[in-house]
Amino acid sequence: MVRTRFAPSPTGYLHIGGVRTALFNWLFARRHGGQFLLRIDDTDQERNVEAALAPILHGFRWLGLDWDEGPEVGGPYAPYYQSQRLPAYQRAVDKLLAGGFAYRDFATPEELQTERETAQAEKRPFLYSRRWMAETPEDAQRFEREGRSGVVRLRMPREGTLRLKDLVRGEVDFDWAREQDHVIQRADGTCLYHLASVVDDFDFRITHVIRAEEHLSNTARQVFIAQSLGYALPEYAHLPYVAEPGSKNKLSKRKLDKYLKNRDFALVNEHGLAIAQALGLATTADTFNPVIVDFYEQVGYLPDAIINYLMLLGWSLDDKTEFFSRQQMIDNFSLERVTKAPASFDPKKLWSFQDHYMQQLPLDEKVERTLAFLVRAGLVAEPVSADARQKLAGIVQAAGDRIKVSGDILAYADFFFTDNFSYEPDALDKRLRKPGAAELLEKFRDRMKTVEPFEIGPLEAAMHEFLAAENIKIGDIIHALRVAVTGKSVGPGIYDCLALLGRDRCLARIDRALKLVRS
RNA sequence: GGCCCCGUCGUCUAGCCAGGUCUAGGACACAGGCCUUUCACGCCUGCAACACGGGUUCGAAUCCCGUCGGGGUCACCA
Repeated sequence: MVRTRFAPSPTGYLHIGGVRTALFNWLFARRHGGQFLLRIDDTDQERNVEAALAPILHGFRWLGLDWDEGPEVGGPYAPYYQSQRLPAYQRAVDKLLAGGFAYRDFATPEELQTERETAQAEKRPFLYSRRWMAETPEDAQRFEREGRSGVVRLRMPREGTLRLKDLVRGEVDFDWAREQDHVIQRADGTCLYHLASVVDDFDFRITHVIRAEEHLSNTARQVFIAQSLGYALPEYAHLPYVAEPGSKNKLSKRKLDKYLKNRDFALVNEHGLAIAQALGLATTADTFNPVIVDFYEQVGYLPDAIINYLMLLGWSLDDKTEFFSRQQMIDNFSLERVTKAPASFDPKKLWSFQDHYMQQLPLDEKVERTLAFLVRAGLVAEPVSADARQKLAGIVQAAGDRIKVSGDILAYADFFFTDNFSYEPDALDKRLRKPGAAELLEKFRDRMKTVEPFEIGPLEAAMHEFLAAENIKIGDIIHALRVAVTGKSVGPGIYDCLALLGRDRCLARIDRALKLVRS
């Protein structure tokens, strides 16, 4: 039985790199008919774990990465919060102490620092001297009388090597003498990550530890803990980390400023920001940017697009398959085909997956998704009538592939929902204040009065008649017409716009524009 | 700096383990064109990589050695 886990710390947001790691865990578990669980690494957190966790769980749900055990769903080994498992850790610490695999240590941070600096000055690797190690309870009491407080350290082997099989990297060797006597329990009794993680993985029956490469160098000490406790070792697989756009550095949300200098990243960011603004969302660069999953949900990306893109960051099936349904992902995933080199996050490529999935989306679903954005933006009031839905379907269809994310409806179709739209900067000058443009537009306005029915075909026919009669080319009028009616220089086909708007609104809008340029 | 990992187009990658079919394939991006006098889609074309140097071999992107480069990690963080 395969059991994998992802262990987020409650930080308040879901990082795109973390999702990639979680996805591989999820895929591996599903591929082998096993379980995927979520464990909360909150040994370090003080309060508000629930609040900081909510967005993360929400993100997983949104992406369709369901967990079999963990917060909110429980499970046979609950609780899955490290902060609630202290007794288990304490038992492990006691056992380690009793077995001589750990010791109580009373060095002060200053003393440790001095040793460290000395080692550095002598250009030799630092290894704690164990000078303040308490070998007996009497030692401990003596140290305590001196006013020292004790922590528990691992008593690491100081010779030999550990050879480990990593499912992604093959055989990896660790030199025991390079390993520090890591602290596993603080003076206040709280335990540290490595201890907690190993105990949890064992207690939760984790069979495969699939995590990012930065944990590779942690593995030896974790193996030491596990073996000292008599645990059978899980399989390990260390994934290459997700790197910054256009670089090999690890992606981090702290370096947003830098990423914004990347053209593609900036483009995707600005596009999302514009939608957020149209929605009246209060955003800060810290919580709303393309490194964070919530960004994509707010803007109206499709979970399938994100998942598909992420799966291909460091994994491939062959030299051509790009698109995978969830089932195909599950059927084909394997750790053997994970790449060893880091893969940089390319927002434009994600965008292209989004484009693809959006095009595949059935019309009615597209309508539902865009409708939600129109409601949020206050352009459509709830409840939404069947009639309004019908109309929106026409608009969505006319907008077609221009709608890349659901939020794009606000950019391409706001003028359908309000007559009081504003004109794109310079558009009036460029298209309507041109010599003769207003006159031609007015003439066509008159012609529009008699188009019957007021639909795409007849409108187009009327236009062509008009062009012939006036002896002009379509470019001489169409731009002015578009700007007058929609306020924009780009958008759906002009006849679609006219027909969808209806005769009265078109005539009124042309009047409004004409009045503006003539005043 | 020590230790470890990695190195194919700008980016994601196929090929490497089992050397020849690789004048290195696909995708994204980019450039040009067609379509459409908008934008988008679509279609066509183009640009573009085996980090370098030695070996082994009839033959190396593929095997070996070295160099260089990039990154990760060295906590009483997770």
